[in-house]
Amino acid sequence: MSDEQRLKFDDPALKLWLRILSVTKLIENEVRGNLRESFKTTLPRFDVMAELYRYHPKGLRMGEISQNLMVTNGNITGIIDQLAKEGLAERSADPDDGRVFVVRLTSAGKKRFEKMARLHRDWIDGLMAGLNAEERDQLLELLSKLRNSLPERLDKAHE
Amino acid sequence: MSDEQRLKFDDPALKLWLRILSVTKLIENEVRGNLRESFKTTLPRFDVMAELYRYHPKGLRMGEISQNLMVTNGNITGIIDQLAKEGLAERSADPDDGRVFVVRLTSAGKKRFEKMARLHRDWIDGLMAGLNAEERDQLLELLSKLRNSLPERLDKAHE
DNA sequence: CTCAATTGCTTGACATTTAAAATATTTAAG
DNA sequence: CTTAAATATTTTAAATGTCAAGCAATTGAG
Repeated sequence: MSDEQRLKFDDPALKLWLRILSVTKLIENEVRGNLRESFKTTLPRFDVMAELYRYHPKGLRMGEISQNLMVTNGNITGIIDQLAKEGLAERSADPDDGRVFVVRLTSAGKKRFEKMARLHRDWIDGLMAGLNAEERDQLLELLSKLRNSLPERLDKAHE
Repeated sequence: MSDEQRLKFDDPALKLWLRILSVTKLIENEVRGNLRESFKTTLPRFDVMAELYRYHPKGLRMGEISQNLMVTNGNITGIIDQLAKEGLAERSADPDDGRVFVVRLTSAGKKRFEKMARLHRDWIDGLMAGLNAEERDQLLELLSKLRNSLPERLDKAHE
């Protein structure tokens, strides 16, 4: 009983998960601050624009965006509303399916994103510079293995 | 020009960062759903309780909680308000410094957390089961190296 | 065809989060 | 002592997020 009484935090899997979380938060917060200072924009908006940029000019359905970014549907509705109001993205009806909206960046949106993306890439390069190429590859490999081992059900995006 | 014109996403550091993010989100969403289904609670509440549990019985200041969890101050105020209302945590004034509140789990809070933590640990064990012990250690090692290489300024928590 | 089930998206209620301003207390310089 | 600066927390406003319910369009079993 006395060993079960006091919960420990030294389960190796748990420790690994907490380490993943802390690295993620540290970098995420840094990027969030940089986006705000350099471009007066937010991380979620940047993420959506990146997703749209990657798939322009074909565009993406609302549902594809939320699936790929792993957030809920209603969330994306609001962010696209904003981007649309700012003239950075636009919805267009799908001629084959009346329920679907296809979202694309406007040319202003593309131009804006390209400006942000170059700096963003530099930030990430800088933050990852503590690992050499081999370590980076190893880390990527291990994370890929972990991701691919997760229950299929979790991974609706896939890539 | 033609190579710069069309932005690429294949920068190795960027690819690694996106992989870290996707693994994090997949696991986080799974845990969030499990907490809701099994305990009708939320991930942020669980995180705060875990942090408090780890440091009971000494308790933590509001600011220590937000620093350790890497979220903003105002955020924690609301969550502690909730936990206090539910009788799971309590604030007490610091006799030496009138600005400070020290927060502790109540015994009900401790008991509740222990119940959740065991299941939570099992979920994480399950989600990490795709890696063997050696891979897990390697991954932890690489993430630690990455975290320690990040600018000091980012890491106010430290552990 | 017909209609129940499914799908894609939006809406609404509410919780979380950040960022910045406000409040209260302590510290420290003079 | 006085008072400006620093610190700890809360409050506020705006954005983001989940979840569930709702609506409209499509699908598919009969």
